[in-house]
Amino acid sequence: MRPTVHDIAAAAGVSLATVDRVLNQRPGVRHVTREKVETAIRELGYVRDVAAANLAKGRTYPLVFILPASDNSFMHGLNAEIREAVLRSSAERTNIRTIEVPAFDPAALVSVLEELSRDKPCGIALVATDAPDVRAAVDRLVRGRFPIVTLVSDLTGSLRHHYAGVDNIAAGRTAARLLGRFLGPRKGEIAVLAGSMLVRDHRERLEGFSTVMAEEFPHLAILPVLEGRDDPEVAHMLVADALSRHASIIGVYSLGAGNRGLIRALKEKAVDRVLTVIAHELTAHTRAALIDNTIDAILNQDAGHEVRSAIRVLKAKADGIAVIEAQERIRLDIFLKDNLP
Amino acid sequence: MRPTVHDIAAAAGVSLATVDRVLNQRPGVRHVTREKVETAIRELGYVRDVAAANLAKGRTYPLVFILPASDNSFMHGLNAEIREAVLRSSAERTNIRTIEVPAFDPAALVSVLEELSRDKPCGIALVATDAPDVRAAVDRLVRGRFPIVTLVSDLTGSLRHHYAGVDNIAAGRTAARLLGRFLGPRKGEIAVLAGSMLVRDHRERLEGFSTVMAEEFPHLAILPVLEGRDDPEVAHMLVADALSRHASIIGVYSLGAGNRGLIRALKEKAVDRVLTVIAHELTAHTRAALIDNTIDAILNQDAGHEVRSAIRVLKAKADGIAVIEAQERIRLDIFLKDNLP
DNA sequence: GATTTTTTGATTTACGTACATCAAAATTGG
DNA sequence: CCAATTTTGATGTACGTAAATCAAAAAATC
Repeated sequence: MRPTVHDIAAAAGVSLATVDRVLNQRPGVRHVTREKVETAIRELGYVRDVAAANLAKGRTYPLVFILPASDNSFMHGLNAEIREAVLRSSAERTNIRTIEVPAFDPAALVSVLEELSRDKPCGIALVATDAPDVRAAVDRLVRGRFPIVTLVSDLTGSLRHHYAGVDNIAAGRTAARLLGRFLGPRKGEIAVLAGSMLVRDHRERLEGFSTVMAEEFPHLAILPVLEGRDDPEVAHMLVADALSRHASIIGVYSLGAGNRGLIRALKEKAVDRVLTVIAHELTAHTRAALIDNTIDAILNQDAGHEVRSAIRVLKAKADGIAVIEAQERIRLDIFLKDNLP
Repeated sequence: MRPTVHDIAAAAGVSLATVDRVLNQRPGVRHVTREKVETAIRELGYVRDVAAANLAKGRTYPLVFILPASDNSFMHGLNAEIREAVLRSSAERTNIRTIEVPAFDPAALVSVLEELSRDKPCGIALVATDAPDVRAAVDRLVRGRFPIVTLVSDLTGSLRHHYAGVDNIAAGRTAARLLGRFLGPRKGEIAVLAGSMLVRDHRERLEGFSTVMAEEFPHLAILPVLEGRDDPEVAHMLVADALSRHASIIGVYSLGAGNRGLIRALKEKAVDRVLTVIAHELTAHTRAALIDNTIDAILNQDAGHEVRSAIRVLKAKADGIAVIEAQERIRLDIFLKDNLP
């Protein structure tokens, strides 16, 4: 049987009230007494029963999710997963609020973060826009003892407690190797479609991709990046144009959203050509394209896992308890048409 | 605020004791009264607070894990993950016991399952050996109201509540496509190294592999399967021999354990040849081989996820509550040297 | 040594549920 | 209609912790 506060009190030779004062860092305990209690806690291996404590406290976990107001499948999926989490709120004692901010707008994000500290959430998850102001705002909140995790896109160099997302450099590298291996010794050009080079995750994917391409597949030439703004229409136009102008394109890497446009362009312009295509994010559209061989592989991050992981980590940080690191690693899914879920 | 038993009592116009009798299916409640209470529960959307209930009951979850006594890296890893889970026992209210049975021995497994029902565990996880007797024993336990999940290797056609493992047919198919795509238009022979065709997961992987190979890469010929019994020594001998005798082997698929032997054989016999190799299970050995280009891709199932998932599912079944399906899907990890964890 | 201040103990209530007991009420059988 | 039986209510204790109150004891101050 695990020890209880009563056991601690008995072992330390103090009353229950004193143990409580030590455990909940209430004032009015002499230094020596506090030490006695802490020794007993250590020696008996006491750990607070979080379930019982939460019951007694009537504790809930007010959490805030801050998301960019982007109109693409991935963000819709992320939103849906958060709504799923809201449905589980009562069982998980969470109280989740979602705030949408204009995409790619550091100032807007900062002002939301500033206001946030007033209504005292016990945890904050945000899709970070990579800017110094945002970093500073996050650091201020961390110093103010708010647990913070970045979601999907990280804020390296900041004090955020955790990042619930994939390693985007590794994702880019993986895409490069898959594309290089699939193409074999053929020479040709590679088109890269991104959302925006202003977002960190896209920059990192490109970085990883370019590195491996240059190192290991120098016979493949990367064309200048097409910035589709995660918008299907723009993506369609850019890709269609590139395919018309470069007859030697043999591979495409789409590292952002807006794949609907890409797929349409491929079907219109590349019917007679053998293209190898790798895209990010599994959606209804990319899934269909994978099955009909328009796309050869999809790299994916599971939005559901990211949301659930963010919640688990925030709760744990709020309670000051440890997380299972391996469980919270967000994995890069690689889907071929054979292992679709 | 979520409703409590008090709210139910008030809404149904009965006493707390009666609500309790209904909730815990105790006798002594008239049919009409029971209906009234059940209506109130439905209308208020009451759900029992599992944490509070467990506290009151002093509930623990005695779980049993039944594993084959196989001496390979994967099983060692699985064991290690179970030990990790044991360390979390007090926080998770679990009480985990591990039983080892001789591998590939249905009779031994059955007799362990038979004895099990006596000490009343609230859940059982087993690495199933695929045999009719085992299926029958599992079905008996399920009928006896024991929650049961299969781990790593499934028992299709049985009544087990859940399978915590990967889709092995999909794994085999994925391996085939990766190999086929990596090899390109080259013609040649493919060596397949398995553990034993008596284990379901290996049979399924081979099935998936062969299907896709025949359908999509007919220019690649699969050699007769080498059965390495998951033993590094045997695997080494078989692979070395095959490489000596078949100069036209251009690809290898290792779908079982014992990869240490495979890797040694490759390094000895294939220095001058360009082989494409795909193996299962990420271990220290396969990881090193992936990094030094001896292996091109590793398919993996995360033993930690499997164990944690099995525990979550068993606890949920014991409490009669729902699981988050998407969370419990065990994914097939595909590792290239770029996305190693 | 008396007084103030700080520290500690004892005790109670609460969280939401489980479970047991005993009395009261309602229902059933004869 | 009475007795036997079933159903229901009222009440208390427990689980492990939080949080509050008030009294008692100890320490610090003068």
